[in-house]
Amino acid sequence: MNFKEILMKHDIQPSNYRIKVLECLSHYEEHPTAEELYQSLSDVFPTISKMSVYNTIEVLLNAGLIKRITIENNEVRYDSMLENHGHFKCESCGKVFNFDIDMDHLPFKGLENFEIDSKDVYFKGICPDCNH
Amino acid sequence: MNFKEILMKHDIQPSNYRIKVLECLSHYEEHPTAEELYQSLSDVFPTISKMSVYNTIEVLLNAGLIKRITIENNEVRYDSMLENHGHFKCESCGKVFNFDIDMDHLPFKGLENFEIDSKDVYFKGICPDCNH
DNA sequence: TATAATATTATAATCATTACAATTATATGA
DNA sequence: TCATATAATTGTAATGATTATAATATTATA
Repeated sequence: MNFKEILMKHDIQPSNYRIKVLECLSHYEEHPTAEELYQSLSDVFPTISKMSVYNTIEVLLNAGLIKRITIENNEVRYDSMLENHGHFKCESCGKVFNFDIDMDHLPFKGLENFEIDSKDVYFKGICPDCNH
Repeated sequence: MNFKEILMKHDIQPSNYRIKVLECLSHYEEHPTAEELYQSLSDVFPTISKMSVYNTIEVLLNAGLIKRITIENNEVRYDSMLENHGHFKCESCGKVFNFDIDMDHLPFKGLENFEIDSKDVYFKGICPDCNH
C-alpha cells in the first residue's frame, strides 16, 4: 500500500503531511480526532500548525479518501476508507472499535425512492476490557 | 399518549417546558436542533431562555426519554425514543427522515464479548423530493 | 530562473455548548 | 397558611473546536 500513489491517483499532490495523515488513519483501530492527529504529526513534523491538519483533513475528505465519524456530540473522529465496517464506541474507556457488518444486506425498508450514498452503523456500550 | 404521565413515571417533575419538548420530539419526522427547539418553544413560552432548552434536553436525555442524533459534524439533533428506526439525511435539503430497520437482525459479527447498549444506523444521500 | 499555482502558517472570528451564580417557582411539613 | 428546602429557570460569561482570512513559503512548470 503506497499512500503517495493513492494521492497521485486522486490528483492530490502527495505532500508529507497528506501521506502521514493517510498513514495514521490506516492503522487498524485508530480513530483519532483532529487534535490527536495534530499530536501525532507534531512528533514527525515539529513545526506543523493545527490549520495544516484541518486543511489536510479537508482535502482528503473531499477526495473521499477518509471519512468523518461523529458518534458523539462534540467528538469528531476520522477513519480511513479501506473497507466498510461499523463502529463501536465504549462508553467507559472512550475507545472506538471497528467491527464487520454487511452494509449491503441491512434489513431496512421504506427508502425505495431515496438515493443512498453512504451508510454508517454506530453501536455504543461497554468493551470487553472494561467489562471484566 | 400523555407526556405528563410519562415524565412522572420517570420521577421528573412535569414542567411545561419538559412536556412541550417531549411533544415536539414526538412529531413524526421532526428532528430539531437545540436552536430549532428553542424557536418552537419560544412561540408558546415567549420568555423561555435558551439555557432552559439545554437544561430540559439534558434532563430528558438522562432519563432516556429522548436521544441525540449526530449524523453530521456540527449538527446535533434530537429525537424521541418511540421505536427503533434508522435515520436518513438528505445531503441536498438537509432534512432527516426516519426509516424502518430491524435493529435486532443487523448482519454484524466480531463483537462477541462486547455489551451493546445502543445501535444507530445513519444513511446519507438524496431524498425523492430533491431527486426529481 | 521566473512565474503561477498550490501548500502552509498565523491570527482572529465564529458559534454551539457548557459553567456558574443568581433568581424564581414549587413542594412539603409545621 | 406560612416557612423552608428543593428544584427549575434565567442571565452572563467562558470554553473550545472549527472556520475564515490573509500573508508567507514551497512546488511545479514553462
